[in-house]
Amino acid sequence: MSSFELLSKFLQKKIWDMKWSNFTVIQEKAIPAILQTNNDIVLSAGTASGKTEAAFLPILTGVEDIADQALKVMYISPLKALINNQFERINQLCEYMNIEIHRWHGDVSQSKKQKFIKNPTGILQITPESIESLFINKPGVLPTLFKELEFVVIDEIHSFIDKERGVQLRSLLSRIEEFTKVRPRIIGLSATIGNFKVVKEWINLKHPENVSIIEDKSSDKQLLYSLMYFETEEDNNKPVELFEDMRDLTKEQKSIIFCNSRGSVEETTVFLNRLAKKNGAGETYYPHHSSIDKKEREYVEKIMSETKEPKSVVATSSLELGIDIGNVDLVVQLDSTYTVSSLKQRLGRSGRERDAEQMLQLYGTGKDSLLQSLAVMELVLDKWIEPAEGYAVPYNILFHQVISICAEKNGVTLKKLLELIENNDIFHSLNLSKAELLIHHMIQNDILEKLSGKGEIIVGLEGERILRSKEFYSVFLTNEEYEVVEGTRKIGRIDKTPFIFEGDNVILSGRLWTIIFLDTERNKAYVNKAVNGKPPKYLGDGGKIHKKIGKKMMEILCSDDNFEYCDGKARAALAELRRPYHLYGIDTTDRVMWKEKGNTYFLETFSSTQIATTIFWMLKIAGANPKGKDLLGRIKFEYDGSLTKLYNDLKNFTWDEKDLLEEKKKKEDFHSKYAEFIPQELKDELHIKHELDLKGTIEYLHQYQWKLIGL
DNA sequence: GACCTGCTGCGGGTTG
Repeated sequence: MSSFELLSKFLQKKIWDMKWSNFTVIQEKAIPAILQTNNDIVLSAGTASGKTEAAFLPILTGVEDIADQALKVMYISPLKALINNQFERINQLCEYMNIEIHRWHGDVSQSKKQKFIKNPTGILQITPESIESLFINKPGVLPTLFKELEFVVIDEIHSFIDKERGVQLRSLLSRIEEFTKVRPRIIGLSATIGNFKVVKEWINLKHPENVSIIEDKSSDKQLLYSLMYFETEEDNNKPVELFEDMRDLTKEQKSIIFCNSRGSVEETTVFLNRLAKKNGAGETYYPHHSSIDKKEREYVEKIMSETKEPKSVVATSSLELGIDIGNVDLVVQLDSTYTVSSLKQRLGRSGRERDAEQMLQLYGTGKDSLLQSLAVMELVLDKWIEPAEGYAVPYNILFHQVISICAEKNGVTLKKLLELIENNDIFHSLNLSKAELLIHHMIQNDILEKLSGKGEIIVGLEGERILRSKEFYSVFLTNEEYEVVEGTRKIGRIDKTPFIFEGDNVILSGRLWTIIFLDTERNKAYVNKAVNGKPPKYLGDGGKIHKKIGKKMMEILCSDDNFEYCDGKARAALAELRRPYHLYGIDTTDRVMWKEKGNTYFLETFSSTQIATTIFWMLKIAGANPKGKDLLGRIKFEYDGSLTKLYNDLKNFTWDEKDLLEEKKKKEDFHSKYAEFIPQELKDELHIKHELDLKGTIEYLHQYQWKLIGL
């Protein structure tokens, strides 16, 4: 039977109506996989390959008889905007069937939510945080709500797996299984995903062999790409020629220009609009990032998806996931992304029309950024992608879920609580005695309260304070911000840093403002229009790069490859970078220590961020004085003794992660929303697992030799 | 050198 014939009569009719002449590859494969097996499934294919329909056509066929009587399908999205985008798409498929589709997220009115709760049927589209809110605020309805649930569709599943948010979501799904007649099947959707082992275990820990991965590699479109170099001037300003080139390139093409920071988005937008104005064009470039007011962002998304003009949006990773902005001809990336998967996701935003090519213009504005751009691009061409790793030792999220469970159950014995933790797939691998330690710590600090009598545990007074805040529903950390307003009009937000003052001029939402009054109590910044300004400073985290990117950079430095897609200036800059490596006959298995002057050295680790961090603190304990470390993993340090001895100490010493951590903690803490509430021992373990890599570092030290070169 | 994501209930005012 063909895939088409497997579908219900109503959906066949709908497909005729929509005048589809054929299914995409992923749809052709997904239909029998969903209808003729009971497996969990990951659908992995490029953007615009019709993954949503690939999942929903067979799912709707499977549930249509009973979907008017109970909730059968839950669609989970990382973004509210994606829920709204997909609502129409799924609703359209349901036209001839009696299946209702309900949206549930923070912007949906209480009355709509009440209506759904009274008669929960069909399909529910929801965010992880809103599922959390169901457990906290409506525990009574959960057993009837989820009883008949058969399918859980997780969109952009890669955006969850390695994150705190993924631990929360997986925990909530395990908790839902308590109420369902059968374990619901999980269908994950993603464009970019690596390391299927971890993905399979995340989806189905008990039977990872029952997770089928369905890939369509042919949906990778033909790619046209080039890399240009514009050296940043001494005053640290980006050269005018860079923006002129960008303007030229985007004059006749609809584009997305990706920048790595919100400040850079603002600066680039203003510059490009100034150049466009000089050409007599109207407003052509629109900024898009998380600190621009939501209404303004939605306006930009609307303009971009409706316009036929060559307009461009300048964005951060805010436009990386599938928000609809119509077809785009060209993707521009200003300086390198931190990950290969991010670049891959971004270039997937062009050539959305079938058979159209993807076009990518990379710009490097400094030698380091050029090297990293090349390394990341080469890894895209090698078809490599960062493997999913999961989120290690999630005691912080366990803390959160223990409060949530106690609130949901309104009191639970210690024995039962430990049982729930052990049977929760995402916490299953944690040592149960550590979980018990955490619970006792929570009782001691009034987060939980142990009732006398049956010994039930409920949420304590301090726990109530955390639980009853609107912040509780999400597990990720956010910065404190000022809301920027002009009179009564919201412009956006700037981070609340000590470096911001009344009288400062800032660029926000592509326009210039003077701050006239800072209300530090209400966190509001009142502004007037200005004629000049600088991009605002936002507080960031600092990125992490995978060791494969470091390794690739070293390979590029040691090779002679001229990379056809580089322009002359990029090649000249690359030649300059390579000169010392060629001069000293350095090989890819070497790692160089450049002697700067006297007792000061530069060690180029060219590996992962975690390995560079580990070596940094090893140097400190071994008696050297490390001064600083950059993102390419160059460590500057002072040392008076013999470097051979230092090297051998690092390599042969029996290192203990705890010693390294004690040194590191004197300077840096572990940042996570609930880290401050968990026992020190558990917090240290989290810190070690996420920021250091001792095993990897020892391997690394045995794999590469240090080469000392005195300049 | 960083980016992104999410949430409720209630009091008070405004609009249909």
